[in-house]
Amino acid sequence: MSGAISDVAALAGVSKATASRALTGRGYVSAETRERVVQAAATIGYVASPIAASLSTGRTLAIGVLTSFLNRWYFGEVLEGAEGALRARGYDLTLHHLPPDSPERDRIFDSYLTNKRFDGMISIGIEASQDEIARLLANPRPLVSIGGNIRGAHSINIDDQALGREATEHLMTLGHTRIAHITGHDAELQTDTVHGRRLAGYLAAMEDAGLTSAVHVLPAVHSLPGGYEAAAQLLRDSRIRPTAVFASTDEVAIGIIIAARRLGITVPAELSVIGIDGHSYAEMFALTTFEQEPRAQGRHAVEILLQDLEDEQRAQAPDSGEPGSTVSEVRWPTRLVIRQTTTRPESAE
Amino acid sequence: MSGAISDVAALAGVSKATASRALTGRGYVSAETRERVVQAAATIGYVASPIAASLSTGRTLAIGVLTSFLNRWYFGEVLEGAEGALRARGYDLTLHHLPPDSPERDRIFDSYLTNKRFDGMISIGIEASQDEIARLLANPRPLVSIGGNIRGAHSINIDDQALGREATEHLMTLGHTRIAHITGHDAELQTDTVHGRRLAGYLAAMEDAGLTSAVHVLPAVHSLPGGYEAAAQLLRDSRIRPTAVFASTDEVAIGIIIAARRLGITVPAELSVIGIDGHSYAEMFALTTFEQEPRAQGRHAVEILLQDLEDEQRAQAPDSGEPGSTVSEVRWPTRLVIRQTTTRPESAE
DNA sequence: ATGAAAGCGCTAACAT
DNA sequence: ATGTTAGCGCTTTCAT
Repeated sequence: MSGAISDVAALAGVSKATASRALTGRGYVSAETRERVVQAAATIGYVASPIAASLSTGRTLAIGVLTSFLNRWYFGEVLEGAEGALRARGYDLTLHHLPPDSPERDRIFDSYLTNKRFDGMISIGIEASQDEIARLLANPRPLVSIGGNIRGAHSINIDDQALGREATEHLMTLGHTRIAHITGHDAELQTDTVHGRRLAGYLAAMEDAGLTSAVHVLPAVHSLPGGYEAAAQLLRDSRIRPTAVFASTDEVAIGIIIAARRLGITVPAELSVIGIDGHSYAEMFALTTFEQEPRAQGRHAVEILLQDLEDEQRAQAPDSGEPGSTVSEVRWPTRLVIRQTTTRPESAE
Repeated sequence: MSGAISDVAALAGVSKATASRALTGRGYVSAETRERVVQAAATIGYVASPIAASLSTGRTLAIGVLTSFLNRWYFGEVLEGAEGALRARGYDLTLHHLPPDSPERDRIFDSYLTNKRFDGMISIGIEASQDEIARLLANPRPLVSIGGNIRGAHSINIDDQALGREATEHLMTLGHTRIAHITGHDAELQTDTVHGRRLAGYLAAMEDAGLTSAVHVLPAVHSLPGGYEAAAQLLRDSRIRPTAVFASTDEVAIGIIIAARRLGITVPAELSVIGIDGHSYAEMFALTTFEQEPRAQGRHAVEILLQDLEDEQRAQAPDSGEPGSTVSEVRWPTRLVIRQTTTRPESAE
């Protein structure tokens, strides 16, 4: 089976060019000829070589995805959404894991960005250094950033600071004053990160409420065990024990709940910032969460990216004259989802 | 910057052929010439086009990865291991999400397997139909299957049936007799699947111990909420409540623990079959688990695959004459890791 | 050790 | 509407 397009052309009694036109749909071919070519292709089981096509057209029909985590729910869901949308549009997805503080980040950046096997890229939760951002933007291919700190490219972000404030104020509404916040490492130092902004929202809310002295921030590794450990530390001393916790990550929030249960502590009013769509882990634990549909975010990133690619192509066309190099900045909506069991502080009961 | 190899050649004052030899390391080039070429390349910031190279050599330096889940720990860890190993060897990884019962599985199989943009593939947890397996094996490119039901290709598998037996017998050793098993959906019907084999091990152990009448099997969705729901159902009625549970999946096992705690039930002797390496979620919950290092499995699959590719290339060489088309079947070691808090049944205390 | 030339499989002007 | 021709950028015989 298989064979090259010249075989198809020969069998159909046409030229390579006509065969190509018939098969790709670009250019004029009589219906009758097309039919003959398609038949011929089917007969010998012809499948076009995307590599040869790429070399000729310059388009790869592949999108690179950079993600900071492969083993966390949120990132997995976003990836799943992007994968499905890309496949539906006929694109391949090339995966690149780019964890924070990876010693090889530099090499990855170099090898990936210079490798010309992609038409565009999507970054998921990448917090990049100034240098890295510059290199990403210097790349001629379009980029859509989901939830990172990259400006100047297409982006999908949520308002993390508003979220932090809303979360904190929600707990205040329930009567809490001793509200702790579990954040990421170094969030205090790095202001332009997801966790830095959430922290800022928390701090602003606490200050506005005159609760500055009750501020209690603890860094944690973003994982279930990380949350568990942080919570164990946080809840150890009953005298300074908070009555509510606002955690920056789902995994951490769940770790906290489990730690609390294990320590025999009445479950405090919990709050995680990230909601998982589909089957919501957070929901199961009766956490109050922010719904933000990661899968849909992944899909939407694909739409933006492919739209940009189309626009670019159109810009090549003779008639159009617009540069169209504007960048879309999507503020993804979030919704505070309040579960039944969110509790009030004991003193307020 | 950029430019083609002809530019490099011109700048270095050599032919394209020599430039290629100097840059790729294949063929004789004087050290001095090589140096000149490398300098020239650096000067104009030359980066080779992998696409052109692929068209010429037939090798893509890309590996396709088929995975059944993107949002579960085990699969994410395997993927992470494979990704790192592939990158280290200079390969790209093309990701394909192939969930069970996906309506588009057929299309995916077709479009992916005929797309010639990969040198080999790795499947993670793919339970394929006979037809699908036939199509996978018909593909000339090598395949390494991790934890699925694919025979006839390189494979890495654990002894799921032995695991099921070992798990069940461990609980018996602790004195349990009312041991329930939470499995996947339809595991009873499909014998040649991971969960089917684990179920078989459980059933065999129960039978051997004369506990056939105590057999209690419940299907669940493989997720935290799935385990939670199954457990809620399982533990509802205290008269038929098991004293121990053997769950087929980490997520499910953790869901069970949480359900048990929430229902105010003394935590039964828990057992999950899959251990996560690195930070073990299961460990945190004091589950008894099977350690099986998913990351290392992913890395190992890459080694096997690239080894096969090398062998194939060597087989092309004039001297060698071996077919070398044997298939490696790795039985990955597992280790039962018993946590402190695994408990004995109440009656035995 | 190096160069000349052919070719991987396709697409896209351009010509008819 | 179809065919001719010239590449896309690289690798690789085959000569020298």
